[in-house]
Amino acid sequence: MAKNLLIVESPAKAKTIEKYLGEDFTVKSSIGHIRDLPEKGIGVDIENNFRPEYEISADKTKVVAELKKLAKKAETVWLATDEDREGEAIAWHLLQALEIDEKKTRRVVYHEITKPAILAAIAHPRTINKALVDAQQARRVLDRLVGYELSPVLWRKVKTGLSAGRVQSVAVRLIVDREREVTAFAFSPYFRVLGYFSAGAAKFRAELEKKLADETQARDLLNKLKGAVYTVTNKEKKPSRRTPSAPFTTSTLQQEASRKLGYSVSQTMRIAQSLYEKGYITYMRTDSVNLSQLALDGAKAEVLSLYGGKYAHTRTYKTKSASAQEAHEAIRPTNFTAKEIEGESNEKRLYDLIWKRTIASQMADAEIEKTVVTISQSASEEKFIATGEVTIFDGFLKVYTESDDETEENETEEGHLPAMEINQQVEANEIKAMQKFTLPPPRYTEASLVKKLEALGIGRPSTYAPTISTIQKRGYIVKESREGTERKYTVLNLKNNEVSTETKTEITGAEKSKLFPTDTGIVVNDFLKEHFGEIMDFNFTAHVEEEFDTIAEGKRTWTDMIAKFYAPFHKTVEKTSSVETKRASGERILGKDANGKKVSVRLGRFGPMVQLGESDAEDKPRYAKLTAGQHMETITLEQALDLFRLPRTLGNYEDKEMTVATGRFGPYVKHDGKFYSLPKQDDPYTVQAERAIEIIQEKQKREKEKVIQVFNREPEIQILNGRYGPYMTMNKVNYKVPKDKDPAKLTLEECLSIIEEADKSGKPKRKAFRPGNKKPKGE
DNA sequence: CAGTGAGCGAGCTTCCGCTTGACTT
Repeated sequence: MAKNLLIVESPAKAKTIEKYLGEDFTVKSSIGHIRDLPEKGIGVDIENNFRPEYEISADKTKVVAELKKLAKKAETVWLATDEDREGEAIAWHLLQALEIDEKKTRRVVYHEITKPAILAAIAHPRTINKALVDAQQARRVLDRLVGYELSPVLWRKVKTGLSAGRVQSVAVRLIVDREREVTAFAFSPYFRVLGYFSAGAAKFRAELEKKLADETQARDLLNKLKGAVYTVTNKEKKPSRRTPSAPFTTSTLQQEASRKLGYSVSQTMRIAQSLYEKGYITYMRTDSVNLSQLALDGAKAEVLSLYGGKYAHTRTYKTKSASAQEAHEAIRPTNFTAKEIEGESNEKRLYDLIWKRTIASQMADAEIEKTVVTISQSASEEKFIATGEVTIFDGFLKVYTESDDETEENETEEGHLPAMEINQQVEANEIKAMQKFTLPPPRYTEASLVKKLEALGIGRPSTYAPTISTIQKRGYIVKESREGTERKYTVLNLKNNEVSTETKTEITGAEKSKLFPTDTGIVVNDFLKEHFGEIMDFNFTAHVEEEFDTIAEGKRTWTDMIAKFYAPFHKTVEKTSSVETKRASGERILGKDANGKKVSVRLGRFGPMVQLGESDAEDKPRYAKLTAGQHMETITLEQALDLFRLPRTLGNYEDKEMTVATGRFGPYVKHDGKFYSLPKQDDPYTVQAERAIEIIQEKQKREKEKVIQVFNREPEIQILNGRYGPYMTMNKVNYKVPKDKDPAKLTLEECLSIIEEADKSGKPKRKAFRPGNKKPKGE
């Protein structure tokens, strides 16, 4: 039995550290927090100075029991959790939950998992920093009070099951605000003028310095330029440098993996977790850009051996984020000589990105020479500018270029310019004036939302991905692609002394995998903003973080801070949930129908709906759901009235009535209690009985082909043809048909024994396949 | 999975941050 027990947070970390320490050490992990407030109830004794009612988390009872046993036997227990607010709290909870004598515990900290760092930590133990723990308790209790008092207000005043919190509600607000900016955006047109020139045999492009306001101005200029003479009047060479980006943090890794590899935030984290567990990279949840000395040396050696001394440049980076707690290193390869790794292609690609980014961060600047040539013309004062860029020394660009969120409108590709001298005349082959439109701010992607949250100091590396999935699960936002609309634009062209006009069309407003608010998200956001402005303020987290810091410095008692926050907050909660506050439904009156009945749209118990007529009127109002693609803020009176044209009755088929309507999954025909989706080309408002019968018959034919075998004696069991081949189903649970059996010839007895075997194996059954849970193959 | 939109009024829902686990006809 080892004399020493050292406890860290992550099992993978425990394995690594165990190798660094000798036989005298057993290294175990707590697997994160072990105690927390209870899930049910507020869990804070408000009357009793906000005393938290901690309990061992349900999924940690086993770990705690094991650690307790080991701690009892050990001579010394080393609490080696992270050196940040949460890590300090975990150490403190361990001390209490394991019931160890404080005298035989030591608190140790390190910022990197390297042998020298671990040994140095062991050599310099300290005690638990209670002030830091208190700052964590303040954070925890504040989040609980806000989340668990605000959410019930939403259940009463908006819709049951909703949630609100310090982080998620602001994340939703960002998306709602942005959506409104985009929809309110007024596109203003302007003209951009491009000249296509020749200098001797070489061709190049230059742009008019000034943008023109309208078509008249553009036409005037082009007419004036007929027969103009173009002369080079200035030429400047500007040397410039480019510096590599810092190594990855969680947030920057998520952004780059999204831009370069198209991964979602959670996908990136899943892959990174796997790379970390296999020992290929350092810890993936970090806000630090710091590299250990070991890493700096390793990267340098690799740059030297691959590219030579000219390319090596050791750099250290400082974090820009004020909220950073820097308990870990940046995300980097553990071994720089491994340029490639074994694994799935996703893993290889993400590793490659991490390797390149880290190596590039330790390489020389790129040296670039920019050339700017000014071309004047004889017809007016307006000048054309041509820019060229030549790389003198590629430096880190040999390995890595960071990509950019704003990739659109980068039409001025900068390249090599031909050699030109001042006073040289150049020839214009063509001058084009193209109509352009100003752009609204871009909608958020998952990754750009993370970037924004980090900049505001909201959320932590471990919560970015879960936060995004929470606000999706609550139905506040959706990630989707939307088709754009066509827009006409004008191009004027001056060629061979003639100006021609052309009208072209382009697609505008198309979005791919962007975040949009739902109607629920908008109503909840507006409600919270109206009543809880303080919490919805983008600076709320920053303010409370400042207070947590003063608690951590020992200058303030955590319960005082909470008390001061809670009193007015709770008062607002009471007032807002009382009967005096009206339910929030986001109701809009759209107008009146032909009979003068009121038409309105609002958020009902089951989602967005339109209402025709009033509830206190003689005849009851009619209701209809909004269909996919319709939104409460943008639906028109005409669109709303259209919704009441459904359901339509189409007549009978086999003595049963057919009706057509639109549901959650689009238009459908209903017949004899069954639903038949309308194909895209059919319009629910005009489709006729004949066509509906066709649709019903087609589906019935497909259903028939799906069935391989049924048994008269046991109608619950069916052998069916599915997406993944033949399978068996009983009482909505599915079973595999053994590969060596012919599904068409299985007997009922064989089926029953297969089902019995499968049930005995004890694996939990799923009623349906859940996508997104696929286990990576190859293991 | 394609209804419902209010009164009956049980019992439920919810936060953020630390960590990994699971398992598919």
